[in-house]
Amino acid sequence: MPSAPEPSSAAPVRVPAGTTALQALKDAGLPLKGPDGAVVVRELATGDLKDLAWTPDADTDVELVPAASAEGRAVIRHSAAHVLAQAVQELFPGTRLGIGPPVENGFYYDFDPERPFTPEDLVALEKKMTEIVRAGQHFRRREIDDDAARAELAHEPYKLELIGLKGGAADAAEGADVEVGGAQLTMYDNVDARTGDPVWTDLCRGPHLPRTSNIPAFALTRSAAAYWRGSEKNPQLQRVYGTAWESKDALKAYQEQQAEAERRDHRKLGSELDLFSFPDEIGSGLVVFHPKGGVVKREMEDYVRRRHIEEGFDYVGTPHISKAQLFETSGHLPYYADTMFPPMELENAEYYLKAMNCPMHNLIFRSRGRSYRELPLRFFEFGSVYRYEKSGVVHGLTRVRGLTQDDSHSYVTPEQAPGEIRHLLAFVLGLLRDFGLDDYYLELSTRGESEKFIGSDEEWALATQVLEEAARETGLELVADPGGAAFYGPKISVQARDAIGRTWQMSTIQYDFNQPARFGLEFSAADGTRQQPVMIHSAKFGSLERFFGVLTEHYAGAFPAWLAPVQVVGIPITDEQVPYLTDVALQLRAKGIRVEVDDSDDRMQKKIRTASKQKVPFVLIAGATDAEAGAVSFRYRDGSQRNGVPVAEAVEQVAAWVAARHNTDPTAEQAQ
RNA sequence: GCCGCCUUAGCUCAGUCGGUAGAGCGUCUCACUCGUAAUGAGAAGGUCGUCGGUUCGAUUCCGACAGGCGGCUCCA
Repeated sequence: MPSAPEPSSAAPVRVPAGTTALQALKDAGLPLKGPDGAVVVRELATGDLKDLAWTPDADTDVELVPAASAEGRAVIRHSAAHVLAQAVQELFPGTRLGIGPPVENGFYYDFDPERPFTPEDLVALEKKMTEIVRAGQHFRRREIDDDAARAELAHEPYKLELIGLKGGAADAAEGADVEVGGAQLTMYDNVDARTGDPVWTDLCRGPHLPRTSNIPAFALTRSAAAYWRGSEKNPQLQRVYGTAWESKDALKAYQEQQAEAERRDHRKLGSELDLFSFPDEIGSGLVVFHPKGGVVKREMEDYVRRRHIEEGFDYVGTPHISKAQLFETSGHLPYYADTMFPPMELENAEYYLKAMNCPMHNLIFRSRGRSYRELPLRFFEFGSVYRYEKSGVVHGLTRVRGLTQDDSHSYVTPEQAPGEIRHLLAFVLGLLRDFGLDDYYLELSTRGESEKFIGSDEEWALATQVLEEAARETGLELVADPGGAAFYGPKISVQARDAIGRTWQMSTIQYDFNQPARFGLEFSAADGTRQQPVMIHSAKFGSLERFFGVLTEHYAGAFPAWLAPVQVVGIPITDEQVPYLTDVALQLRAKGIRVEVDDSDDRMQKKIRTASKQKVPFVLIAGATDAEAGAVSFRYRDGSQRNGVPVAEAVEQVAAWVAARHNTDPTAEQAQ
């Protein structure tokens, strides 16, 4: 993420009655250009952002909102969206306007055109936008009453609909409040810099930059369809996405980050590094792991299984399919039947591929009487689940139809629940750290208005409180996610930031008081009564496949040595050293190291290039000099080298580095 | 599921205004035996995603389907 330094917030400025904010800033000697320059001001009394042309009726204190700030960028992007819409209506007359808000890293504008936009159209639009920006049109605010707006916008059906929604705009559509957020409707006219004639107009709440030429840097990125007001029941509009920044440098930094994300794309690296594929013959969203991907997957599984057992989990196993009744009991089927694979009929019963493991774990719990002495009872497995994801959403390893959950369920007394949640949180954070993800925040997903949430208000309140307390104790940032809970209970999720600053939802911990009741789970308490346990779901990586994808992108395919499919490649200077290196390889293999000797008839430089492209952490080179000395020469992934290392020492170093599970790259310096 | 775009050799991509295709990398063979990111030469490899239509003739035009990409919607 390009991070321009946040400018220090300027001291308040008084705008005298009848003076423009711009003039007041000028008089105060504050910057009006560049990343630190004002794009709008904030009225201190109300917190509202105002155009620089704003002229208060009474003396008013404001502060400068610089271009290089979250709000400043939003204003730039919003203004850029207007320029886009103007360009569209110039090049494609008759195109109807939807909404055009700023979003994270950019903006979009929705249109109802005669025909969808092509990539060539985007090029032409960007050119037209550049012309409009160069022309330096003024954004002029104009208040308007509802009837006048309806008359003026008679040819814009979507805008008319927004006027009708005014006030309730928060529910209208995400982004709609930028058009009709306030009680007073306003129009923004773009007026010609020389003649003062309006050339384009849009219903808009504002605020905007003073002039189109104040947009420092922008680019259009893509076009795609989007449902009007976000509902699939509504017609689809054509959405054009763009990005805009406070400076050309910031735009460039953003574009470079996008390019870096593309280079790290796990789908691309997956085939380049021969890790996995999605054969058409099997079906969309169903992955096969190749031997090299299989190594990474197995290392992940082995480590995660070991850690679970160390943390008091019992490893269990359950089948991939079940009779329908099980998912009716659990309550999943009524909610998720359409995202489960359709049932198979046999022996007068319907069988479903399972989409979740918890019902089966509940049956293990219920397989015999349970005592309070057994609790917390923790079941864990790598459960294969299948979900019929809609065809448009399947995406690499991050959204598949067949996945492996590292799924566990803790059965506890209500009193034990807070302690167990703390235990699980500490465990999952530790696990993520072990894999090199050490920057995260937590999200608390709670019950929403929808009918889907089952259970009493009291139960939800209690469960939410227990989760929230445990989350707060970690000291991590906690973000609220109202309405984001599963139907049966609230959850904490861990959002991890990767090496290039993107966040991924990883682990989830869910407090479930519903399923124990539905399954009639009970245990004998100390006083001899039968009581109902609380069930706590937790997934550490969520899906092994998805975590594989995230790790691939986090490390850009250069996995830490302990996970790397091939940890060492031996490269002989000439064929003469092949037997010598083969012997070194045997010594490494005896230590459990995955090692290959490149005995192809490529030249040695080519072999180094090949090993580099395969992102092998240790390259061991041996020529006649090394062989005579009983040594090898290291070449590390960063290109650094250590020559003439005695074989025994080299083997020990590699083995120690792998055993330590370092997530950083070995280098000549670190190996000293 | 919806909208748009895409599908040519293992990979990345040219190309054919309708007359059955080409490069680079990779693979294989041969020569070379070389000290830290590409040695040279040669060869093999494609029913141009699948099915149907139009046509004397379809990889090319049209349609359906499958798969992929970008979004939307959804995400236990």
